[in-house]
Amino acid sequence: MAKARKQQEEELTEDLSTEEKIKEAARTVFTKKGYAATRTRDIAEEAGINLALLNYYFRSKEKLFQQVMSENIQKLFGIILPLVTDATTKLDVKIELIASAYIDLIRQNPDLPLFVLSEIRNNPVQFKNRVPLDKILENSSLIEQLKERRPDIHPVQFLLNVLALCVFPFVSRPIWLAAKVFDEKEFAAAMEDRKRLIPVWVKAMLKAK
Amino acid sequence: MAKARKQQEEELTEDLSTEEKIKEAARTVFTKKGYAATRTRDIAEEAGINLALLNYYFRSKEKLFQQVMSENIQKLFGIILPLVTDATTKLDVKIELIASAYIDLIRQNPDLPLFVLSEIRNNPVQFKNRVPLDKILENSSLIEQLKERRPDIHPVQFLLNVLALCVFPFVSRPIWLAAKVFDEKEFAAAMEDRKRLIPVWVKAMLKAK
DNA sequence: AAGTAATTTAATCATTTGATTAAATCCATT
DNA sequence: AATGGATTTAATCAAATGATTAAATTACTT
Repeated sequence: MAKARKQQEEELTEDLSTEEKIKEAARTVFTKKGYAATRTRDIAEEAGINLALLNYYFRSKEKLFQQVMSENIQKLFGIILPLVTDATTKLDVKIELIASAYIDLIRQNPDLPLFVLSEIRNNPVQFKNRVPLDKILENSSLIEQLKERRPDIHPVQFLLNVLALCVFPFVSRPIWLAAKVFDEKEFAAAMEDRKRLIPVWVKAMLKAK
Repeated sequence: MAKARKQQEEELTEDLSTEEKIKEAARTVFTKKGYAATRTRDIAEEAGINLALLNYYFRSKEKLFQQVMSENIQKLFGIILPLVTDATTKLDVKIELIASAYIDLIRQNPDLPLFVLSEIRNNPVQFKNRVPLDKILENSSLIEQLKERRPDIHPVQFLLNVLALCVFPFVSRPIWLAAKVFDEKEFAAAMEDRKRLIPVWVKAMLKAK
């Protein structure tokens, strides 16, 4: 499909269908196999296009990866940081919202956390530049509420706990499925249960002495 | 250093120093960068030997990887499965022992969990063949005790919780270090705190209604 | 329908990388 | 110190892979 704009000689506003198709294919393959194990030919095949077209649109594997990575980080952190900083919700409600939103998000993108964690480890500086986590957490509503509730324990310990309880089951999912401790359906049901259970558990942890 | 045995024409009992040196280098590089991103030349350099020597000892990158992977899985699961199946300890003690042993182990090998989880995802069948997790958990002491304590909740939910609280902080460590939420020393101290806190938290979770 | 720019492709290039080989070096035994 | 097997290396090969190019095709405008 040719572009429908000939007056715009400078433009970059592509007809999105092909470009998006490539990006989605790239997201699928990168997220499943990681950067190094992904061949651009795999992405092209997944997108149903030719290898050269991928470079025509994205210049290089690295540039394509950066775009996908950017959006993945945005997806994974964009959903939680607003909840963490929201000063209008009480602590217990925050935890319910975070658990529910996070489990829903990751259920739809089960490979996302392991991929993002791996790639952040490979390039922490890049992550730091994209997500100013220190600034966001500093004096965030959640951290303040945790300090107030349990001044004796570092507030990030509880943030770690909430994230751990939400994310770790998905990160370790291949283990439970391979070992047939759960099948796909049981796993999904267990994660659904956790949306209700995690807030109960975290409240109990906040009280525990 | 030449071998000190000339009568043994069939042998494989290498003088271990070089072979072990290569394997340790491989463990370091594989664990840090993953299989695909690791070049055999990197391993050779890390080991202070030539590339050909690596193939002389291990035949191929894949074979070397399998050995390292085997030992890594052994390390990560070998320490916890005996505790899970030990019928002589009470539930609360089990949790203390697991948390303490696991955090100690991972503190010494902080890249291990992310590496093993990634590679299990890449090849779940191989993992299944190496660790018969279903057989081990089935009627294991820990699972039985969890069923008895909380018949209303799937026992693996609590196993997930213990592992999540122990492992996830290390898996996400690059995030906290990059964002300067913790420096290395503070992170280590926080993990040390968790050896005491996790059993308290898990007991609270087991009571929570 | 012709012209034109956008899109797509097949073929090819250059580099990287896992692996091999033949020769050199080392070292215990004689 | 000469011998011979064990160990190590430099050089090279072959396949995989990211990227480029020039030509072919498509579809919109006139």
